Amino acid sequence: MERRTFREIAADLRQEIVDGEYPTGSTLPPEPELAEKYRVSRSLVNRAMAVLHAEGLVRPQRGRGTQVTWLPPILHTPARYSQASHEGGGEAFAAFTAEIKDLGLEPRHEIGTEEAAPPPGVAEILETTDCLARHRRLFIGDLPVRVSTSWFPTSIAPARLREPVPIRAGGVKSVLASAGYPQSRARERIIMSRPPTDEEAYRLEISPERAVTEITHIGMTSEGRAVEVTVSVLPAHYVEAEYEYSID
Amino acid sequence: MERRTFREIAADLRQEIVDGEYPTGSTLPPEPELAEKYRVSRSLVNRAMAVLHAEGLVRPQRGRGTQVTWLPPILHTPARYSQASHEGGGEAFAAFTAEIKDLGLEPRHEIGTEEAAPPPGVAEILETTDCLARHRRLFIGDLPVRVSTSWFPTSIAPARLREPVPIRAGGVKSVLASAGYPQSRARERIIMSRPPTDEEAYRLEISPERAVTEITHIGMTSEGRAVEVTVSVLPAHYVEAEYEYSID
DNA sequence: GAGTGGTCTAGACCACAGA
DNA sequence: CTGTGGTCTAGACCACTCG
Repeated sequence: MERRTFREIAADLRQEIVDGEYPTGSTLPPEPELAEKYRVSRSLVNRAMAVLHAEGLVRPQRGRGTQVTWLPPILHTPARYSQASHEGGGEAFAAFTAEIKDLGLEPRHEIGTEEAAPPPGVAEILETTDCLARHRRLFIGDLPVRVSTSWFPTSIAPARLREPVPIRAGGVKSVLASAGYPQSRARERIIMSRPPTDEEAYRLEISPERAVTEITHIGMTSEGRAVEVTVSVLPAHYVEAEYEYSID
Repeated sequence: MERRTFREIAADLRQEIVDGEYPTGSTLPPEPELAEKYRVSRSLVNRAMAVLHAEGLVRPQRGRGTQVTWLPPILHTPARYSQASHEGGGEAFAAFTAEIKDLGLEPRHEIGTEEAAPPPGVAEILETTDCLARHRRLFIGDLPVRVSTSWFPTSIAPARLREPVPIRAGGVKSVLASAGYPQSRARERIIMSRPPTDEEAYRLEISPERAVTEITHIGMTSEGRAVEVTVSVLPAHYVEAEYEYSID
């Protein structure tokens, strides 16, 4: 094995990962060993790892080795699933769960709620700073893949939303509908790729060099009142999206 | 000046760039000079530059120095502008032009056309391999910011679309409408972040480590026939998008 | 030819995980 | 404690641009 540049080494490892020689969840050989295999310095292997890390294929961890984290992207199709199991607005992530289990992996989540003032942009949309926040963090196995916060005006948020437990059977949207705030339109704003904040990097367990995607979902009633804002942040390579709309 | 880590050096330069101390288009001090300023090795400055490059703030060029390429993201709002000047489907990039000129920069574009077989995914959508392709490359100043290819079935493509010149006054959509193929719905599929192909990296003048966003736009008639597919590829940090849709 | 960034090496020290 | 990845240095050579 005589690869010479960090790109070639990265390409070689990338190929072995997608070919399944190093399956997701497994640990790569240590850098000194790879350095010997490719007959290069460890610095170079480390640089190749940085490339694969930025692409989301691996997660190097000091003291523990480099774990393979490759996952196929999750398709975000809000319009198609909006009623039953919309991910950004609702909380019934049945689709997410099913998709992950199909890969033989285990989905998990953490949920926490609090009353707090939302960031200014969200407060402006909801026209209040008096909000209920639902924070979620989704995992695949032990790998965090998404953090999101949903904001609701306290004045309209039913008690059920305050409980830090998953909401099944139609999700948050149906709970709000039962409370008299059915949603009929939604708007989504996407930042395709930006550096994570320090907190996001910590919560997603990624380095500050890994780009994230931010999706802001706004759920509105037929009168145009915004009743829910959800901000989701994901490592950028984990998402694809599909939208459909009519042309006047 | 005594910054110590590559992240701190990158943060420092990033701040100076967004503050306008190094305006877009200007050239940063050479790496040896920055190394002296921060009292670190050139290797470290080089690594900090790699971070800024991945974020899209700078473009290092061997022999020529490191150029500042910071630009605010361009907002992609297909639903809002679909009629007059849709960027993905139409070709009237009036909005693009206006936005750039507001920044005091000069937009440019290259256009080429050919008859060719589209990639399999596109052929499937259009239900033919007999297509007209319009290739575009957009620049801001001397900086390529987008490459895109629009595919039309040869059987329905008016002669005007074969000419490698910009199409004003309503764009490609209105040309197709005049030919009897008015579009009433559109679907867009987004890959938020992926490594560029070698050709994309070459045409966008970016390193293979810079992620790109791919937006596939499908324009359909009211009968659901796809009459136009446009695939756009942009450096990932140059885009934000906004979609609006109704919830059944 | 002088100066630029691109890459690689050899070695060093560090923080951290786990036995 | 050993082994892991994270970082930094000093120096080298290269390919490239420009005068």
